Amino acid sequence: MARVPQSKTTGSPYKVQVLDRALAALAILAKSSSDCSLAELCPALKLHKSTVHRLMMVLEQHRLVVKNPETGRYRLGLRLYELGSRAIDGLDLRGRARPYLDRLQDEFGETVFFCILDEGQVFYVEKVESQRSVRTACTVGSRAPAYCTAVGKAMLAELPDSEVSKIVRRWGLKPVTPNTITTATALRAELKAVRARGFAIDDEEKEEGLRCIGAAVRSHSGKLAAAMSISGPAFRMTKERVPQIGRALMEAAGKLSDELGYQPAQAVLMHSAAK
Amino acid sequence: MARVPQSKTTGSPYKVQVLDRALAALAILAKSSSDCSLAELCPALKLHKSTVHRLMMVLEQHRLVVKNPETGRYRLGLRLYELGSRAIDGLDLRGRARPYLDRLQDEFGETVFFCILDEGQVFYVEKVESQRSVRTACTVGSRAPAYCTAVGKAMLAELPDSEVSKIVRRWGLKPVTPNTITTATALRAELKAVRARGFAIDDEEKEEGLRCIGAAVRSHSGKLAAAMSISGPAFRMTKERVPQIGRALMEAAGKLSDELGYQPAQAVLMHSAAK
DNA sequence: ATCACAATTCCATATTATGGCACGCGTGCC
DNA sequence: GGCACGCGTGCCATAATATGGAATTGTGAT
Repeated sequence: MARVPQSKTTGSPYKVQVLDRALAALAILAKSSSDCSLAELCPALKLHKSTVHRLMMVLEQHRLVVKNPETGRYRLGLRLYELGSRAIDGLDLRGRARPYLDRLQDEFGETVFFCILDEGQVFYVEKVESQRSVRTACTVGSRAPAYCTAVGKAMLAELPDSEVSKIVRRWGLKPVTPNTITTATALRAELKAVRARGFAIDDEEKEEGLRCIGAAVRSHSGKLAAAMSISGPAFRMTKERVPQIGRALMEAAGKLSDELGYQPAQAVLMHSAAK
Repeated sequence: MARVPQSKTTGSPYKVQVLDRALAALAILAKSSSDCSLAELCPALKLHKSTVHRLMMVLEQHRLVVKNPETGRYRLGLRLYELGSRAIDGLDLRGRARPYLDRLQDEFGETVFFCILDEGQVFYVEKVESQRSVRTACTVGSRAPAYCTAVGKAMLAELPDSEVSKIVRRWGLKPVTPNTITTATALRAELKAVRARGFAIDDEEKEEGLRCIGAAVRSHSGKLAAAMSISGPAFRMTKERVPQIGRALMEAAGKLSDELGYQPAQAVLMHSAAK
């Protein structure tokens, strides 16, 4: 009977209760590692059984979630993958990048990543794994901070300073290893070095023992499109190998940029002539 | 003012109008190849501007859609990819399959697919593309019928006859090339041959000039888990090569099945002893 | 067999989503 | 230059819709 009124969190002007609640349910299913029962979902959503039940029934009809008929537990459905695939198909990046990534993996035998910058974070779009035993934890579809990854720094280096500051303010610069860059000035200097060098290096800044090299990909508009990286244990990714790998990476990133319609010379001219 | 009452389509007992509408909007964005403007969305959803606008604002807040700030047009957002990735991570299949797929691609130089059976259809989970020029159109996250694909037939062959009949009744057997199997009896015979052979062959049954070989992957419970295939133009995938490729495919599928905990001997025993 | 707990169904109620209307902006046509 | 059209945006009274309490059914353990 008593219907709890919509809590006026007022964070954003637009709210549609059911949608918010349904999507919160999806988020919970995404976070939880295994399936969730109705009883588990309720406290997490702070909603009553029947409400959650109804939501799940509808989500199930749309196949955004599937219910295990044996256990009655809920899990994210394949429809989400279907929609998600369409989302990046639209970006048209992954398919084109794949051959370059494969070739890099082949050449160096280390794990290759392909990412974009989304909401100021690194978003892993594709991964071509090393066959060797030491593997990195990052999975496709997951996120990482920009300031302590090679891909992240490669992409930040393509942005105007004001953008970089905004991202730093939003996400901070938390140290995660002894090598992590933790001040805005140090990051600015690092990005300058990246621009001069043409590629970025993550020297155990995100994970001890892990060294990565990253290069940015530009699109036809000349804007940052994505970045690719090669990651491996520091003992294999020795400092001597860095320039060689960096060169190969820049070449691959450059070729992909070309394929996406990037025209470096013209872009530079336009830049200096603009306004 | 006049609020159109919820049309009693009564297809399914559970309906939540807003959710249905919002998810319909996502489906439309997924179908349309490019971005959609608000004005395009309204007729497709048969809803009024303000309603659609509100829906899109909420979906945008949740990052299921993104609005191009320049054009004001909407497109599916990366959050969907994030959620979708989690959906198959849960299945835990893709990651484990990848090395086998890569190896097959390497060995034969043709495109390798990895699929599951979902709702009686082939659902493409992963693809390792041939470097060669001739490429197949199937994209990850898309669907195909089961009866005219190698992966599909490989998976159908693992199902009890009653299940196969149900799927055939649901989706039909439409001819798409001269070679397509179009009768239930022919399909039953074909599946028997597949079981005897250990792998399935799609001999230009879905696309003229395209020949595929597929093998099923079983999971720890002994049940069908997925299938993998090698696809290529008929002139390269000659009938002479079929046995050799089939053997390699079966070996890969078998190893992956092992990794997933499948125990063939025991399964056979259990099967003959069951009930 | 009995209990406890979870999932499911039903229903009156008032909260919430609705769409009509109006505003502002950019674009192209007269 | 002015005018009109199309599109996105915002507000608001209204009633249709989602809500959660209560009751029922299902399931598994003691």
